[in-house]
Amino acid sequence: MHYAEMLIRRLRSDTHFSNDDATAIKALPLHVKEVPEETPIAREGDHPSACCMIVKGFACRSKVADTGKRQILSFHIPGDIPDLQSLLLKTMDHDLVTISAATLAFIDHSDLSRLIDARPTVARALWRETMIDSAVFREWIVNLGVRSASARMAHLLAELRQRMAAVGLVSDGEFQFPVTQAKLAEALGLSTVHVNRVLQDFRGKRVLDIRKNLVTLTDVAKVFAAGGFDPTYLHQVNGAHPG
Amino acid sequence: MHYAEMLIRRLRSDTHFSNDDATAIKALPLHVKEVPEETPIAREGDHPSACCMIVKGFACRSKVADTGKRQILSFHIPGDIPDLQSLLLKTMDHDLVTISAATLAFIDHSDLSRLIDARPTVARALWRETMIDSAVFREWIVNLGVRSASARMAHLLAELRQRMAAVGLVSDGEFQFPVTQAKLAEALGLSTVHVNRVLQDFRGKRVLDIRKNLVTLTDVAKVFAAGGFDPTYLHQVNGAHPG
DNA sequence: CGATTTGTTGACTAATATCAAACTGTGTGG
DNA sequence: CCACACAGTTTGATATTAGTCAACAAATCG
Repeated sequence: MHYAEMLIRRLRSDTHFSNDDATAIKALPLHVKEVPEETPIAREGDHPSACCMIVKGFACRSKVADTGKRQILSFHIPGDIPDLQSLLLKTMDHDLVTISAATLAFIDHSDLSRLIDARPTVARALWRETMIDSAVFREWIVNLGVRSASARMAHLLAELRQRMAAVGLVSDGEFQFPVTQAKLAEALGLSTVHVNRVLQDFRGKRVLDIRKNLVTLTDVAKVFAAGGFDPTYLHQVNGAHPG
Repeated sequence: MHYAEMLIRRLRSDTHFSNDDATAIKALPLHVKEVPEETPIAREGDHPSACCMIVKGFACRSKVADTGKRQILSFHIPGDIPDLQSLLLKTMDHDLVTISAATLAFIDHSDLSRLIDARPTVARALWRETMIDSAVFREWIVNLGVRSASARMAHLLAELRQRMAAVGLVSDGEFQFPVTQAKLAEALGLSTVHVNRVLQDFRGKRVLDIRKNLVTLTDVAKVFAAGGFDPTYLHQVNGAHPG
């Protein structure tokens, strides 16, 4: 199976590639690697020489403040290229770590560089990916800045569901997602105790449930409403994923 | 005076341009406009057809949650291109508004598009700008997620000082910045009352002071320490601005 | 099976929000 | 010059949210 197809499909969601563009992408040398849970892909201060696409599994980006507290900045799912920014910013300003066993397809910066210099359309599609990443960060700022604990939780899960759906990983309102309450707390700027209580509340109200790597949105409409979720910022062009 | 020089100087901080690159940038048609305070440059839902560089004055980006609360996402200072992302994401997912009288240099998307397709080096420098923007968003997530009210305030002002210094707008630890306590509250995810109290505390301890558009960092080291500020994420290459 | 991580609970505390009022400075028109 | 309006700041009292600590239960893993 050709992993480059996955990349092309992703970038094509908004952009039309010529045959030459597609050929150039398919010609990219990919280095596929299977890694276990909690594998650091890049650490703050590193100077990576490759980017990676997540083929299978999950990762998150995080940053440790001087107080020692860790803040999770984003979660990443199959199809994402979570460290594309390292192509332009030579020093990592945060960590990127897998949160499950994962299959990663690495692309050397040198190859990517050549590609984007030669093929403006591809460059633009990749740039656009990083801009959506940026839009998600903006929404997380809103999430942390103005929403209550329960709204934050609902919003985070609504976003995740929406992105998972776009790659066909949601069925029956359920999706695999390997996250502990401690990680949710680090993503939402809450204590684990409070996360636990918020979850219990949602569970009791039959809105959503998280049980051992499985997120169930019992009532998606209520989740969206509780989080004040408007998917516009994800800039998804197509609706649901075909099968 | 040629405003394109300002743009070139900014983009050159990290990138080496050929003469052709510089010439192409200088050939960009700029539409310079003077606008008053509180002028919307782009609103959520808009489809802008131009980007703007701030030549003089200040702006901020913000987003209103469904609860009606507004979150400020970033502040922008001279030299910034706060809506560069609109070149790639056609629909605005937030507002961009001036917070002072300002001089703006608009560049049509069509002209920018032509430039980046023709000149990969320039495209890369612009892309890099948007990636720094993204890095700043990440740091704001950390700020809101893990820091106390006073640390948030200190961090915000430290960042601002650092960016202002890079364009030569800081002298004696003081810089012009038109912000009310209400706006600070919206940026920091706090109430205005609490912002007021935090500011009084800093003022009392001779750490910093904000008085009618003038930010004074009485003790820069203490501000940096209080905010846990590490400027790495700004990815500034040169230190202070030459005079 | 023991060891370790993850989830749950209760009691208590700290940080910050909310509300309402008053105060300050600045500009405006009479 | 004064009276007034207005925006921004300051204050005090009270309410709420979420954090901390500590113990325990349940699940998971080697």
